Amino acid sequence: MHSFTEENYLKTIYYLSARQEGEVTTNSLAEMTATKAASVSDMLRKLAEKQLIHYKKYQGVRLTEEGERLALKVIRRHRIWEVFLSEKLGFGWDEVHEMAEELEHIRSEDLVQKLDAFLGYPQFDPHGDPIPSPAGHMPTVEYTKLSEVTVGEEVQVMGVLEHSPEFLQHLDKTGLNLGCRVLVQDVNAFDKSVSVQINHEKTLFVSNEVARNLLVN
Amino acid sequence: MHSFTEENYLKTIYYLSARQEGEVTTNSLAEMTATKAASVSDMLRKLAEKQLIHYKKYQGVRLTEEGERLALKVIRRHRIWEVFLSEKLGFGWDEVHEMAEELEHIRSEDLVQKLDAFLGYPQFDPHGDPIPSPAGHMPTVEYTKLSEVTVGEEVQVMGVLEHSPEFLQHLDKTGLNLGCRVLVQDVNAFDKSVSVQINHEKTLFVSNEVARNLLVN
DNA sequence: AAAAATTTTTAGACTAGTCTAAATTTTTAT
DNA sequence: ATAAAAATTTAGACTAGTCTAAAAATTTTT
Ligand SMILES: [Mn+2]
Ligand SMILES: [Mn+2]
Ligand SMILES: [Mn+2]
Ligand SMILES: [Mn+2]
Repeated sequence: MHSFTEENYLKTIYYLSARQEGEVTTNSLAEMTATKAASVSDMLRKLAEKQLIHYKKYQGVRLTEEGERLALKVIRRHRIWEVFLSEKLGFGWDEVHEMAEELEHIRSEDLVQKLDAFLGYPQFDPHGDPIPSPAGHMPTVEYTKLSEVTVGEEVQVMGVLEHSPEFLQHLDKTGLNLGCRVLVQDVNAFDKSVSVQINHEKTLFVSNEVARNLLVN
Repeated sequence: MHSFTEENYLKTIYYLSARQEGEVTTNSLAEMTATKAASVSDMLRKLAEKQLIHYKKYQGVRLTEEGERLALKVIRRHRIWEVFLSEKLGFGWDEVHEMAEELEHIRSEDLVQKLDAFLGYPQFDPHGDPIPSPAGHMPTVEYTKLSEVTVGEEVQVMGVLEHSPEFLQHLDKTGLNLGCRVLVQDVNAFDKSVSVQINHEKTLFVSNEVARNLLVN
């Protein structure tokens, strides 16, 4: 059995690994988990003993197969709970993450399986992130950032890179929801902000900061 | 904010208080929480400092108003989750308690409120136990044990006193579900076992052990 | 009203997870 | 190739919650 804390470390190592090539560093983990590097070092020794990570002192860290399996299990639970909170209880996509951070640690194979069925085996969470399979496989998705789309193209909003409530609430306010169609009309050469038309209706300006965090297909 | 452990102690004190008059003893808490008396003593000092219990050394313990408010909050969450697991996910009444023991500690006012609404504001959990109000009031219910019912009376199964999976599975097997009608046909003078007719159909024998743990109206 | 038995509390130790400060290793700059 | 800087690990300490063993208080029995 694994503790909440161990599960959180594994999940964080998984996310950081996905973010860039090579081993994950102690400092990046410390930042991500809002702890100190010393604490991370301790935990890495422990996870290595349990064979959940490959770890050579001072050389960074990588999940073992078993570690990745566990990390994906936690991520699967997190995202399924987010779907439940959003679809069934009516929470906004800016509210679900915090609760899912707790719910993801409820330990029952049966529970997540039944919940998945109840929700109709969703493929994506409310932020457009794919839900790992029960067997522990993360579906690959091929999205582009809105900031990379060329003028004249029409795309659909598929997900977000930034998950903060502030960012999501900003999208809500401007009407940039998941699934909405976006026609890129113009890119400002100076600040790279984008002028877009939403669902063939209203036109609006999107800063590069926002466009970089919007995933489209 | 209060820890899982503190919440569990408060809940347990509440249950033991309800079970018999007077203060709750250290030993009974130790037994109920599957810890040792020494550990309970430590925690009682801590809860007393936080003004959640009235506590005089060697004299047992009683919840303060604030302590009871918190205990009822936890019990409310527990029972609402049990309804969800049973009604929406299709778990049996013998399976829900264990998961609810974890879910009850998810800390979000909003979550339990929305869940309650989603379930249609249920009044009772799958074991027939009443769900405390959001304001922290435990509804009173007037049930009798089946073992107290006199011959010739027809009653309805409203709840259980014993919550173990084994007992509940036994009831499933014999067809004694919540809501079913029970006509007491005969009481054996020797072992106090009861002969009953279920839903005006089949007749069966119920041991006194079982009858004492079945609540009827 | 003592003595015996039981219950409860205290003392001291352990684990998980965290911290700060110091030591060590690796990386970067000169 | 050194020296300086940055990253990482170790040392030692703290908290929450638990334990065993011993001490103290209460209750029961004689
Ligand atoms: Mn999330
Ligand atoms: Mn998400
Ligand atoms: Mn229960
Ligand atoms: Mn119940």
